Amino acid sequence: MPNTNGKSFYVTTPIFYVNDAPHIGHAYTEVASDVLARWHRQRGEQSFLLTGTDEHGEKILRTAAANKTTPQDWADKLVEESWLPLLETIDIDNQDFIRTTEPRHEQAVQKFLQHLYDTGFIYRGSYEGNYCVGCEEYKTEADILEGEGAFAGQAVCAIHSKPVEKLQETNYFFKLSEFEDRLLEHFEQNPTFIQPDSARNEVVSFVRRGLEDLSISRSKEKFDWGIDIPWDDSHITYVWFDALLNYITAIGYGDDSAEAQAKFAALWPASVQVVGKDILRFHAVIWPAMLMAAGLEPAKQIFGHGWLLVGGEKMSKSKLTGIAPSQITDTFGSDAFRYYFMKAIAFGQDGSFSWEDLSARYQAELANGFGNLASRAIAMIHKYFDGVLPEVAEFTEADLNVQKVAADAVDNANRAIDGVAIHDAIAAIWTLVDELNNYITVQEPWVLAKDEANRARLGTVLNTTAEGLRVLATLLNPITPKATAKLWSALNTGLGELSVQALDKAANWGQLKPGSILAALEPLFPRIESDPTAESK
RNA sequence: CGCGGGGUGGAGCAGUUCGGUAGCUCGCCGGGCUCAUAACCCGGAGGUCGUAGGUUCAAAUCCUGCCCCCGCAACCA
Repeated sequence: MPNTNGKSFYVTTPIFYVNDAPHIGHAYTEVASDVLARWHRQRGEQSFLLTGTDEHGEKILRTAAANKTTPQDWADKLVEESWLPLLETIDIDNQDFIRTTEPRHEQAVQKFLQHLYDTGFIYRGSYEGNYCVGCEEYKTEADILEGEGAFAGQAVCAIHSKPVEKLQETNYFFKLSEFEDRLLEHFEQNPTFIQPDSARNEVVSFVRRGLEDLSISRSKEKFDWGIDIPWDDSHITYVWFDALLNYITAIGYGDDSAEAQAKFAALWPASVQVVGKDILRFHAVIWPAMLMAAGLEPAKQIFGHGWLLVGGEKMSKSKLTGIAPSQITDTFGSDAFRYYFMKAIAFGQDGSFSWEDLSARYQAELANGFGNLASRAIAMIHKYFDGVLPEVAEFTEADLNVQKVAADAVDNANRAIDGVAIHDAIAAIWTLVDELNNYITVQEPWVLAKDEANRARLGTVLNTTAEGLRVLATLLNPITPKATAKLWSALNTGLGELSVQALDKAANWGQLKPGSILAALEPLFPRIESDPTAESK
């Protein structure tokens, strides 16, 4: 592992429910996590991105049966045909991919369960509760209202306004209720544990309303596609309990080997766990409580991002607004996909997707802004210096300003990433794109080229521009890795792999060697002639 | 009174924590330039910041009422 500074950065995505059809929402979460992981890695940290699939549960058992196969074969097929290809489509550089049906996971989950059972955090209980059929879950008192009209006098679900049923189950329970105070204290002492603030507020008020113990097992009489409860083979684990544990089973929890122990010690607690806001409660309440019960630290941060809206509404299959990532990447490429969703949407907030906006930003920002900048700059070095990087004669104020803009861009982008504000990081980087375009226009190298007396000045201008491109390639590598690879290759820096160019030192000027020969640059973001907007409708 | 998010120039969004010139991208209009992917640069038009009140020397920003949109209940990051 080259160029590490000893720090570690562990980021997780939610694991995909294997039965789902991949859409841009899944891809959005993945890209955001991947950008964070790549960024930290390029800053010299031991950066680890985990993703994977959640493969247990009744629904999967049923779909497998409907497809006349076993749940394991069904899951295998979906992982091969849907989920691994998704990661390819959007260029995810994950360090591991965990499946909840893998032995390493199942064994560790059983260890975890046994540990909590032995320490008294899991008990066998008979639970009688108010079950709402619509919600498919038990409701707390706070979620129940007195019925009106036809249901007057009965307890009804606050969401469905229909009567809840008194149901009784004999199951194993996790003592979630014991963690109410500890969780609130944890939220209090770690103000950025749940981000953004809107997500944090929601969770805090939820916990304040009171927590009840969580049923974590299901009788095998109902279905058996899950992990066996180690001390009672008539029950399997509740899917969520099983699924949440992937974040630690993947990095060595439950494995006694020295290697696994070291890995776990290095990576846990996770730096940030990125989740969609629908599953925030599981990650910000149940999950930390589970870890506390086991004597482990919660992750440093749970980040709940917003929804992608299509036509002003949350996209959905039923409204036919679900979009497959490949629909976008087939036309625009994976870099554009990554750039667009990271730049156009404030990370943490809901954001609108439209083909018009995607197309406009691709053209204006990627093709005309960045792509064309690289193209015009490198073309001039070829045209006026036969591709040989010229020397710097003397810096003028304008040249120094470019350096300052670059330095500020590096600082601001790094700060933004530390705050998980990916959109701000890109905006900071883009100030350099704009500055370089402006610089070229003002310096008019094509005018300088007409007079041999200006040869030295021309060289300085083009050298400065090339250095600017070098900084851009470095900064944008975590976001648009394919385009930056092309640019890096054209710059022919002799500085080694782009991925090991230190992000925090990117603005150190003069890293390119005058006299080196630049290669031709293929268009980074070619203009798109066909109109995908029309086809998609 | 179920919970939560939101209403800012034509479109999409920032800004609201810590009141004090309303900012960004696209689009539109005019000008400049020609190195470049018909790209680049400069200037301009366009907003009573949902609404009605309140606090204040001063409110998009704080307080209160109201209206509207969206999500959580069926796939679903």
